[in-house]
Amino acid sequence: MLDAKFIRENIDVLKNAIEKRGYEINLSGFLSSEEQRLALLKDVEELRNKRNVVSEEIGKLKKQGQDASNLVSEMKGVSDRIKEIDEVLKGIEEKTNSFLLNIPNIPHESVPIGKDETENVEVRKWGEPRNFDFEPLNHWDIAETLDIIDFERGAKIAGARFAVMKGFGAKLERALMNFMLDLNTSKGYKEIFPPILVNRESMIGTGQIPKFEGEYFRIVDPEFYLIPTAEVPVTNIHRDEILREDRLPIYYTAYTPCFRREAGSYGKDVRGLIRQHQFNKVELVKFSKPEDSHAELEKLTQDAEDILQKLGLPYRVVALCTGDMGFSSAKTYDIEVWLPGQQRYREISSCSNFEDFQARRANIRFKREGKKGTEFVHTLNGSGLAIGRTLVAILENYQQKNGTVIVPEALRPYMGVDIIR
RNA sequence: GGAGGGGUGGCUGAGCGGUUUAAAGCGGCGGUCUUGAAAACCGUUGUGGGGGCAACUCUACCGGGGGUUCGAAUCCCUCCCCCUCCGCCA
Repeated sequence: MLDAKFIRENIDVLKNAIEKRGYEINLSGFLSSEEQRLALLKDVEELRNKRNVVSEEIGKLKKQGQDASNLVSEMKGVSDRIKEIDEVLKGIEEKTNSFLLNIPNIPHESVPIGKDETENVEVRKWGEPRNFDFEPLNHWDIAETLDIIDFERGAKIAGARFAVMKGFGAKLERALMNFMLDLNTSKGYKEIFPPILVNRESMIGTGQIPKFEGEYFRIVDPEFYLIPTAEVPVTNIHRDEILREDRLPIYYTAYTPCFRREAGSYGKDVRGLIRQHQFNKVELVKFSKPEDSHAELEKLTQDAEDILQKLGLPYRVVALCTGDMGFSSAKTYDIEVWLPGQQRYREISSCSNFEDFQARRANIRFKREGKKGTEFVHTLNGSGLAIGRTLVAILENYQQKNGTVIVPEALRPYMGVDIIR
C-alpha cells in the first residue's frame, strides 16, 4: 500500500509507475476526494476541540453547583454535528482505503520497462544444459517408470492438480526440504515453522488480498486462508511491531506447504508436478533497513542460486520487467531452472524486494537509535526453493538412458542412496 | 463444547463518568556529583493524522468495532485474543 499523503504529493510519480505496469487507475477522483476529506477533517477537529474545552467547563460549573444547561444543550448540537461529519468522513475513508489497497507498488528505477514476460531481461546464466545421447523424458514419464509419483490417485483422493508422492519420490521431497533448510540456516537464516492457516489481516498485510481474492483457498467457517506461500505468515510475524534498529536485518527461512487455486491458469501445465494446488516450498524472508534492501535482494537471490549450484542444476536469473512484476513488488528476480524434458527454463524461485509496500500495509516499523519517530522497514522474500519444481528438475536433469535417476551428491546424505531405481 | 478471570504506555501496574492533557515503579535518554564507575539526586520519555518554514499547535489512540452521555480507559452491546478449571482429542 502507498501512503495517501505520498500520492497527493507525488501524483506524477505514481501516474508514471501505473502506466509502466500496464494498470489502469483513475487518480483524479482520488485527489478530489482527498481534498474533501481533509476539509472535513479540519472542520470536525475544530468542533471536537470546542467540545473538549466546553465539556471541561461544564464539569467545573457542575462541581461548583452552578447551572450549565445552556452549555449542555449547545454542546448537544455540536456533538450531533460531529457525528454527522464523522459519518461522511467514514464513508470517504473506506473508499480511500480500498482505493489505496488496490494500487500496485512503484517499480524501482533499475527495473526494466516492458509490457509482459517477453520483455524480461536475462541477468546471468549458470551451468550448461547437459547433452543427452538419448531423448530426455518428461518428469512424469520418469516418475511413472520409477513409480514415485501417482497423479491418478492424487486426482482420486483430492482432484486435478494433486499428486501422491511415493517411495523415493516422497523421500526426495523430504530430503530437499531438509537440505535447503540446513543450507539456509547455515547462512544465518533463522528457521521458522509457522501456521499455514492465517487470518484475513495477514493476507492483506502481504498484499494477496483484496485484489486477488480468487486466487486463494479460503475456509469459510471459521474464516481462514490457506497460505499461498510462507511469505504470508512469516512476514506477518512482525505485523504491528516497532523493531529495534539493532535487530535489523532479520533473516528467516521456513518450510511450509503452499496452496493455490490456480484460477485463470486452466490449460497451463496440466500434466506433471509443475503447477499443483498444493506444493512444498522453502522460503527466505528478510526485514531490512531501507538503505540496505536492494543489496539484501542481491544477496537473497544469490542464496537461492546457491541451492541450485550445490544441486548442479543449470539455471538463469531474469529481471522481471515492469509489466510482468507482481502487484506488491518493487523489484523481482526470477530464477529459472533448465528442464530437459521441456527444453526450456522454468521458474523455480522468485526473489522480490517489496520496499515499504508490505511494511506499510502490515505496519512493520523500526526506530533508529537516537532519532525521533519511526520508519517502515523494507521486506523481501524469495523461494529457496520450490520443492516440487526442484524435484522435477532433478528427475529430468539427472535421468539416465535406463530410466534410473542419479542422486545429486549434495542430497546423498539425505537420501541414503546414489541412484533412484 | 461448558464454567470463571483478564486485556491500560518499552515492561510491571493503579485508575472504574469531569483536578488523568493515564498515578507510581522499572527500564531508556540527558545532566549534577566522581580520577572513572556505581549509588544518589534533578530533568526528560509513546504512536498516527491535520495545520505551520519553525518553535509549536490541534486531534485521535487504554484489545477491535458500535452505542449511551455535554463529557467514556471508566457504563452498555458485540467481536477478537490471553489465562485457569472441566470435558473431548493428535
